[in-house]
Amino acid sequence: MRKGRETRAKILDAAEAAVLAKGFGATSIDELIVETGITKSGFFYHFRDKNELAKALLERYIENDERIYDEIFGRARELADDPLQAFLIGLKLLSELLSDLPNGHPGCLVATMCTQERAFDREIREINRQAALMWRRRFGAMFRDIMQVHKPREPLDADQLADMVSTVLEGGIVLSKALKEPKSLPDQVLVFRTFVRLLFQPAGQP
Amino acid sequence: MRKGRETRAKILDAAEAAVLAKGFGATSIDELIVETGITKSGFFYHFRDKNELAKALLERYIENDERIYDEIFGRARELADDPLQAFLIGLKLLSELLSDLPNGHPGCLVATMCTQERAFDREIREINRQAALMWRRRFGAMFRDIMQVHKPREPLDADQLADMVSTVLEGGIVLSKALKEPKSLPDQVLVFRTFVRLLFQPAGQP
DNA sequence: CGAAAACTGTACTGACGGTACAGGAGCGCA
DNA sequence: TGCGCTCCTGTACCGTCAGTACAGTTTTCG
Repeated sequence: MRKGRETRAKILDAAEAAVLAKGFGATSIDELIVETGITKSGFFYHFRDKNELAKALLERYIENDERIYDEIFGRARELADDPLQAFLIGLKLLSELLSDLPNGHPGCLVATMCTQERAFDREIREINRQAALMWRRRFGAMFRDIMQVHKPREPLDADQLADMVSTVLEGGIVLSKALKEPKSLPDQVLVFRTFVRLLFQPAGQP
Repeated sequence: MRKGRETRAKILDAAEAAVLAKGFGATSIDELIVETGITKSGFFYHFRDKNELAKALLERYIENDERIYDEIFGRARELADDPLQAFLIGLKLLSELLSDLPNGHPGCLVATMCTQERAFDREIREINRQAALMWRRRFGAMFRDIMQVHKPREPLDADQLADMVSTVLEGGIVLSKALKEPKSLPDQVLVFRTFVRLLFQPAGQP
């Protein structure tokens, strides 16, 4: 009864490692069943097709992502009362975490699945959309908190600012991969951090 | 003698349309040869393998991309003497151009090929890197020009600012695709534009 | 013990990328 | 006129991969 979930997890572990190493399309089911020590029939007992594997992988990835954000910005919130300071600390922590990844960010699954090298099904696209909306809600709430205390020097929409966080992260991942410079991603986060600081800094202050 | 290039272009046209519609992996050679009215042998006469097709497609895409940037920021430069104003106008024009795409941005090939759903070869990764470096040089020069006239309110590296342009574009594409909101991309460009304006606006000015 | 869950084994299909190779049409040139 | 080159066609074949079908077996839990 429980062994099923174990095997499923083992497949997902092998899949995650392979997908992050060489991409989803280049990861074959045959290779996963060898790794997992299972048969092909066994694989298809757990996943109807490769799309469902992608779905499970994506859901897992997003869950983990959310957990990391909870941790980082929760910790930041403990370190500062002011929501702006907390957010700035959170971005700093995030940048440091991204710097510490030895080979750079392994790549966002949400991005890989919506830059659609392969044709993924509607369910996956919907999960992707929900993930992006969750990011918007999370960071949008933070910006609204900030705006209740600090007047922005320019009128900007909280949701668009929230989207900017996702944009910088996703774009930074793409750029650092294209450039083969892992440092670009944390650097871009810090540039964005400077922009946010600038936006809510009272006029005339250094 | 010249007919070869014609056929090659026809293949690339068919490939570009198909790839932008459903992704590179989902585009089969068989389908391209039907579209082009050529045989499989004919296809492999022009392209050693699918990787070389990707390469040709990518080179074409980047060339076109550069042309668009030349046009937009060239036009912007005509409209304003001040490099900051010119850059801000350029971003506005870019945002408008992105708004006018009926189905949203079709997706950046550089991004699809470095979020590596499939394993692309080194040559392609190098072309990708060169493209990102060209963007950095282009926008880096603009920011250096701006900095010779305007003092930034915060000390930021011109190259990192230049990378931010690529980041916002690539990230915006990913986000607008994930959200299924084409407007997000031009919106993000405008948010970035506000940040740039803020950065070079003299302290104390509204 | 019995039933359901969790597989194994075998055999097969169709799509796809790719190879090999022989040959032919059309064109420019000496 | 014929040689050679570019630009293909045609045919046959291969390995990999996702996926199907389905019968049978082991494992696990109540």
